[in-house]
Amino acid sequence: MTSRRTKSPTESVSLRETLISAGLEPNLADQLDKMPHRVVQVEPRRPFREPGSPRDEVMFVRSGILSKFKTDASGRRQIVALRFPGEGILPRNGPADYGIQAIVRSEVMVGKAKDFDPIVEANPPMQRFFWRLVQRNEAIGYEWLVNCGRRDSTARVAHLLCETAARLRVDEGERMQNPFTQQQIADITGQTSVNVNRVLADMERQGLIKRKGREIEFTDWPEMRRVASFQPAYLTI
Amino acid sequence: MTSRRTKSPTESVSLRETLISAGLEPNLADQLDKMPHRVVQVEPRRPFREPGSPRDEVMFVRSGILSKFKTDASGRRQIVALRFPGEGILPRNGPADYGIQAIVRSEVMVGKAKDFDPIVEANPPMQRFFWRLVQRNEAIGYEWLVNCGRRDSTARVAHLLCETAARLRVDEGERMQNPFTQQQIADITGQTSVNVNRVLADMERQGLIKRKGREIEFTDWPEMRRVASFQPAYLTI
DNA sequence: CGGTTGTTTGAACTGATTCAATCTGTGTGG
DNA sequence: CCACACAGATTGAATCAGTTCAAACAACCG
Repeated sequence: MTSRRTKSPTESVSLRETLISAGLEPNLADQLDKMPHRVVQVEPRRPFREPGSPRDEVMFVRSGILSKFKTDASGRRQIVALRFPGEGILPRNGPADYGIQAIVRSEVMVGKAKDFDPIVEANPPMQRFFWRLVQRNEAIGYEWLVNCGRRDSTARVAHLLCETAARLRVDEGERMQNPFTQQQIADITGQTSVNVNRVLADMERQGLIKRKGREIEFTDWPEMRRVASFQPAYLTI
Repeated sequence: MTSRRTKSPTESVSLRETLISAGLEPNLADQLDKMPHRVVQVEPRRPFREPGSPRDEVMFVRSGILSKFKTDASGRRQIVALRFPGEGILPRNGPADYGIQAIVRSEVMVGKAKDFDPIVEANPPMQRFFWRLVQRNEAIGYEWLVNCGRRDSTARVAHLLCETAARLRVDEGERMQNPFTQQQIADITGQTSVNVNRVLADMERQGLIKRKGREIEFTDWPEMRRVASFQPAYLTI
């Protein structure tokens, strides 16, 4: 599996650490860490939460990547959001119309809304923290809409790769263990896996990336950013 | 202008009324109504808030429609969210990467974040209200992603029209004053105005709608919903 | 009336999908 | 160690949806 590589996205750290590195103050992170919860191993591309199921849970990703997805009437899947380590999925009233699946094998902390909500409600700084996270997710969603609506297929894939590198905190020029199958890239960027394949091959031909299996090396990061028109400001609230 | 028709989307009601009809309890609506604010007339397609400007304001739409938009590197515009009467745009820390423009002439209540934030922070029921609104906006954003990523151009336009009718509370079979220019529909659905024109003409030819100027009549609502694969559940949290 | 904004139409072109087949890598059981 | 199964990646050919460019037309307004 992909879970035992150095610097892999699926490397496991404590929730406390991941939350702190997401910007939460240590004493608040402790409170969440002490909340009753269990840690679940989620296998990729297996149903984890179905669309329409109730969402009286909080989830935080400890390692790996979760995706929220919806399915069109014709059965075509669209991934509408990703959650990287330290990020979470907050509870909502009533069922959610999206399902949840893992992109790669993931460790997820799952707690109950009734344990989570009071902690947040009693705690203005924590409210502000989650408020910021929600705004960041909103900004990412808007950027994805621009991606799907206005960029050509190469730029869409390039943008996803840039965003992923940024969210995984891969340093410029460093190699990245690409967590996505080509089908998943297609499901995120609104294309077919066939075309994603061609786009990736093109990008390699043009010297933007090198590929070894799933591993991707950005051989021309500035050009990559340009092709993707990637402005990472939206990721840092 | 379009602002003096009966049952027009731009019909003006008090903010208190619009918030109450959006689900806020009357006493809470009063508090927001009494907050220091000014009411601004916003002309369509004129710059109102530029991308990158600070967002230390709350806005509530009293009449008309506001849009959030982003612009791609190549200058193509994508509208990423709409705000109908009773809906609002909440303040955020730091600048927003989206701009704001009106779709039609709109009346907007504008208040300061420093007046708004304390009211909400001191008021758990109001927190919950805004939390629900944010979740609804999130759900709409996800639906838009499915729209742009997975549906063909006809379904995209049809879905937008269905959603708009629902958010304007137009009754089934009733006529709707379509608030959008074809260019705006293109900016929302990620197409060109040329293609939107053809799609609308097609839909009329197929007997889904009738058009008189900007007015649209849904002559076959069930079929329209089917074509759009429109499931309005996501609009009602 | 002239200026502006929005709609409509045509023709040529391009990018992406679809369908189908093949290839590759990895893990599993005999 | 080999045979097999399976998931994912790759390629080709035909087709089609949507864009682009350009031009004409309509409505409205000061």
